[in-house]
Amino acid sequence: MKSNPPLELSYGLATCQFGNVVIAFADNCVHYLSFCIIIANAYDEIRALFPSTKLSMDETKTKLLTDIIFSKNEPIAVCPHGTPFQIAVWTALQNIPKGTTVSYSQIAHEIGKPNAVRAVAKAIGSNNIAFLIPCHRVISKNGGLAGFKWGLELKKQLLLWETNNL
DNA sequence: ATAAAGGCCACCC
DNA sequence: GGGTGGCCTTTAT
Repeated sequence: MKSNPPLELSYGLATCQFGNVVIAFADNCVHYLSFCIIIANAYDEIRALFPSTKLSMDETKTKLLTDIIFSKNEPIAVCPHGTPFQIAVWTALQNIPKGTTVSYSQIAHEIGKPNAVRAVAKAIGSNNIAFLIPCHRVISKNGGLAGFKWGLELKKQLLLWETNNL
């Protein structure tokens, strides 16, 4: 991570229809969102990602945000942290309309680096704001789902849910 | 500094 | 179908 880390963040664990989610946020802006398989490790990644940030737990606000994101399905601001290249890729992802998918090479074109396909894939895989930065909408050009940090089954479910909740 | 590894894709059998 | 090589960035040595 190269951009300036936040001085302090609130964070918490909540449940949604896709399982447990961990969120770190400040001022209604989400800095981190992850699906959580092992509760015991829920906060390890946040700590690793923001080693010098003051973290304070706020389960109430976390539940509120989870509700906004996964139940009300309303837009919410994100503050991604990454290298300029990663930010460019993640920004491009946010322009993918809900309920549609694109290929990795389309994103590469979008950011003006048509040959950086593999680099794009890597940047997408290292996205720290799951769902809000819709890395699940990027699939393989041959029609396959390609990969997903939490398994292809969840990727499929997210896409399905989106097409049914436009 | 250098090497190796990617959530890929186009191209060849 | 399956292998292979190359694109560019990040991460590990």
